[in-house]
Amino acid sequence: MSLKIYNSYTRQKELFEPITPGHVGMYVCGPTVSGESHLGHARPYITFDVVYRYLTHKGLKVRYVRNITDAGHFEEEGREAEDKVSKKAILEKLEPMELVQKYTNLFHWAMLEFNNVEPSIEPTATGHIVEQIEMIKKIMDAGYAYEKSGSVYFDVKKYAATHDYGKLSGRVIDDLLETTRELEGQEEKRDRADFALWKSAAPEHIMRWVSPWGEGFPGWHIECSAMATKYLGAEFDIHGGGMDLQFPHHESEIAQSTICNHHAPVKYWMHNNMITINGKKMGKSYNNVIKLTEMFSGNHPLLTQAFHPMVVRLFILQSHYRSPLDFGSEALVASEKALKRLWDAYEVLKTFSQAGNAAMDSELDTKVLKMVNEFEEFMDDDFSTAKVLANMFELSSVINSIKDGHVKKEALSAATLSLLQQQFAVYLEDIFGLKNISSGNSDTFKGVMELLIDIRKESKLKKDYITSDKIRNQLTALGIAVKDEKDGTVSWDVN
RNA sequence: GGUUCUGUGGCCGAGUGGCUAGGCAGAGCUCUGCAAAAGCUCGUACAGCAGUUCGAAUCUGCUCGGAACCUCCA
Repeated sequence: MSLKIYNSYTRQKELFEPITPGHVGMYVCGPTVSGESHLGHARPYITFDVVYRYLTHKGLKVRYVRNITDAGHFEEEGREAEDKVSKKAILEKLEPMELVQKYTNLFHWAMLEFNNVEPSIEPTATGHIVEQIEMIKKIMDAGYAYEKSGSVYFDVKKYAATHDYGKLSGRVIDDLLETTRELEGQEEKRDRADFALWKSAAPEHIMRWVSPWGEGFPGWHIECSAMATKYLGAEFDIHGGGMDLQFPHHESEIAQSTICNHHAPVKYWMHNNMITINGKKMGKSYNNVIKLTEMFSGNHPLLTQAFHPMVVRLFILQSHYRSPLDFGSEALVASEKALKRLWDAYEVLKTFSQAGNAAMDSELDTKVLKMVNEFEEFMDDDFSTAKVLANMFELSSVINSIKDGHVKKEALSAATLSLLQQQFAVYLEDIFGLKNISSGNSDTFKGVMELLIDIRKESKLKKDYITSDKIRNQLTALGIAVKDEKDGTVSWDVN
């Protein structure tokens, strides 16, 4: 295993060594299902889907846990406690759980569209209230939390005295304690930096549970700690999420779990960067979100057209997950064409039969071999999907050259060709999770197309170009491209 | 204000000391009845200034942009 992962906690690439050989525990922060997912949300789920697929490809047995946050949290700390879920439920005249169900379903639909593998376990916050209460009790027993008016707060100052609070997010504890910002409702806390583990519910709160401290609901960060501990243990391998969750969410998770389990919870922290629009992070508060439903339908002022989920997937994989990625219709269009190019070459590659044993063009053979072997090398280097794709595009040129006869198939050795075919399929489909997006794959449709192409071929032989062009032009108008190949065959595809 | 990150050709993006990814768009050529597709070739980019070095997009400093977090947030 020579996989290197950039660990946000240590700020460097580290050799990945599973805690339990052969097994990997991975936790990824899932969606808050009080609203629709947008393009920005797609990034972590696609990124970590590829991480999951790659680890599995490496022969590791991965337990992938991704939560559903279906219990409302605060709109803003210290302010009038507004349960996000219950608030919107009233506006939309829906039961809270009805709303949660609706957006959960929509989320699952989007994940399916993206061809994301389902997590091993997808626990809900509301389904783990008991575990969360138990965890809070342990933290209180350890002396790192205190109760005030039915709410429970984590004592950050005390924790920071003996632990490195702020290491993950690069925060300085003294700065946190001296925030000048004035917020209401802070008086319950002993210190500004303290965060809620349990919050007492105001009478208007619909979502509420009985606890040792009265009726209320869990704090912002405890659910992930509780569920990760339950399903992955006191220490697990990978915790993923967006960079914006580093503080306070993940920092607090570390503190809670460390006190409760007497061990730092995570070995490798992974954070994906943001998707931006005109350089600004896509987010509710910026009012610049493009929902996934809008993305797929093209129904948004910033979109020039609809974009297939696979196009979005490729778009995301063409950059490194730790770099910001700027959205633009033009960039998506480029990805759409790139996907077609890649897939066309892949289809051609699949049709190649074995050539001679020895490579006629050893230089090319070596080059191809190198590029194919780099797939793994690049992925092992902190999941450099963009570099693997770059190689695939270069290989596409080679494949097309062979198809067009510019390069003889015998240029490559049988072993190289076979490896190329195999690895292309593995990386494109199994690891990157990409799929063909052209429609018209039914047998009936193919039969009709064969008939038309046959008729056209006959008219061409008779030099009846009026008929042959009529067929091609009308098919083109229908969005079906007909291409006369070098070898006399005719290919077509639907866009 | 504090902390951290970042600035690459028309657009999106790899790239961390020498070997100038890749995709899209653009130009030319080849193939073709024409077309489409494909192949080949081309533009020769690294915010600015100064420094380190035989050599910097890549390291250091400064200047100017931009961003994230510090409050729910992927």
